[in-house]
Amino acid sequence: MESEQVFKAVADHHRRHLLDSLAQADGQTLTQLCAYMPMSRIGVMKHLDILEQAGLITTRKVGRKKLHFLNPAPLHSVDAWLTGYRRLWNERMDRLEDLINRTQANEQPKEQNDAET
Amino acid sequence: MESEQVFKAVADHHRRHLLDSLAQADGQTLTQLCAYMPMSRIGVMKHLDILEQAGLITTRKVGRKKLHFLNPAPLHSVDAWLTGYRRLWNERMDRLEDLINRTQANEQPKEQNDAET
DNA sequence: TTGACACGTAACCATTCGATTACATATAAT
DNA sequence: ATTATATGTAATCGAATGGTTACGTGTCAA
Repeated sequence: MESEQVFKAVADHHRRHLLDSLAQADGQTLTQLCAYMPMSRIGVMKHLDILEQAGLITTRKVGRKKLHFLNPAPLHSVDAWLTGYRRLWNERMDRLEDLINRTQANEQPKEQNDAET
Repeated sequence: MESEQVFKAVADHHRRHLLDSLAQADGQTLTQLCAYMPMSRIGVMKHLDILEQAGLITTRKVGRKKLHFLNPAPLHSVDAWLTGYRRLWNERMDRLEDLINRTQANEQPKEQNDAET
């Protein structure tokens, strides 16, 4: 499970949505997961395949049903990469705060855009 | 700057490498950044365009040079998404630890594979 | 055993991606 | 003024992505 696969798997909002759905209710079947997705069953299957390749889900076949289980562990590699940047954007936020404070000390500020959510 | 763009921008290891390079030395020119990249200058330009579209870098033209600056702020949206999963994988790690402890209490463990780094 | 249900496989198609070569433009240096 | 440097634009190309339809297989229920 290369971390590159994890990044790519998570880059698609449909796949993130699938993970979110499993985080909410683990062990869902394919058809259950399809309910959340604006595409054909085959489309969902392909996305699930990619998630499984990345190690983000595991599956178990029970009768004619295929159950899907979330495995968040590989997300750790994404988190690890981000770690180096958390410090950076905190520094910038601090500097921005300083700037705001200094600006407020002198004049009336108009409006301050925050980072997007 | 949609968060989807940020996820996609960061999904490519070349682009992550560019960001890492800027994190180490901010304000590099295109040709400087090319040194790190196993592709043509145009290839690098395109990657930088994608990063700029995602808001992850800003640029300033100085004479014939174009300087590139890291803006880690949009990474916050990735971090925010991950937050929900950090709890999950900690829970699993805890359970794994429990399992290991219980196993060690009974028998001699052979080898324990950790999550990949 | 027949049919409905859940999933799998194959073939296909349009679009995007990742990279290239070739050429153009703007600025710095001599 | 000429040349070298730094970047920009356009056209092209193969491969990967993201989705589809059509058909096949296995399992449960009546």
